Amino acid sequence: MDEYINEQKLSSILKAASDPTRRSLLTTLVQQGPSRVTELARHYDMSLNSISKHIKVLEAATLVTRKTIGRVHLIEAQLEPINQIDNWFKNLRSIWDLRLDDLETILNKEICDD
Amino acid sequence: MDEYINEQKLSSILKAASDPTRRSLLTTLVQQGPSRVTELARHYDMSLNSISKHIKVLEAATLVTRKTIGRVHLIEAQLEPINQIDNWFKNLRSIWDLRLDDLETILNKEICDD
DNA sequence: TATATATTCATCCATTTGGTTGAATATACC
DNA sequence: GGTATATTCAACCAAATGGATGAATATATA
Repeated sequence: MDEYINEQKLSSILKAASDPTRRSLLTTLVQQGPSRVTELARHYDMSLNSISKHIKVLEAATLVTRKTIGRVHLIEAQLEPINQIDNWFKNLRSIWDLRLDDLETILNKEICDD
Repeated sequence: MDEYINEQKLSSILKAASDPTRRSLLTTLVQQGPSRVTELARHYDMSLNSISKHIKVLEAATLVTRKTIGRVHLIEAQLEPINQIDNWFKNLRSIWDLRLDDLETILNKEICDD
């Protein structure tokens, strides 16, 4: 189930995904599996702290989780939340199809009434 | 085809969709078909100008198009661009599956080497 | 215990964002 | 031509965003 769309969560997922650095982080995580913050930051021409902030945005949107082992923080990608975007889109599309069906019904009726 | 992902366009689509008012506008447009700016604004506790600005963001992201007839601007939803989000997600998922396959191969190899 | 490493927290700064209001533009109508 | 309607443009404002730097915290290691 879980078809219900939580608007706030959807907003946070979409906004988190709308930044190219964060999408790139997700890709790296998916390619390499759980990774440390420092290791992730290595790929970017950007301060460690900026990457740390981006990771927190992804974390708030539940697109990554964090496992802290000693001083090391292991960041892991979570893809299921992205399904919420898909649900939203499917919902939009079904509304669209519904309207087109209605239009067709109206048109058929007019033809019959002739 | 059109499988290639344009990062900038994807960013603009995701960011445009990340605002609840704009998602709501899209839903209304999909439900009611092409609508005038004033008509759209009527549903919101917000100035006409704000809605006009939101529509411009959606337009820049190609999520709506505009047909100007006299002084009236007809706004129409365009859903295909949202497929780019789906492409991005599918791409992520395939990278994910690829890594899991590699892991499995490695594990099998270790078992055979025993 | 002292030192190095991994990471976040706190500030600061420029830019973007989402909203406002008032003026401008373009078209329709009497 | 004069007036009403539909919409954008321009300016402004507060808050959020994406970046930087320096200090703080927590853990590992010699």
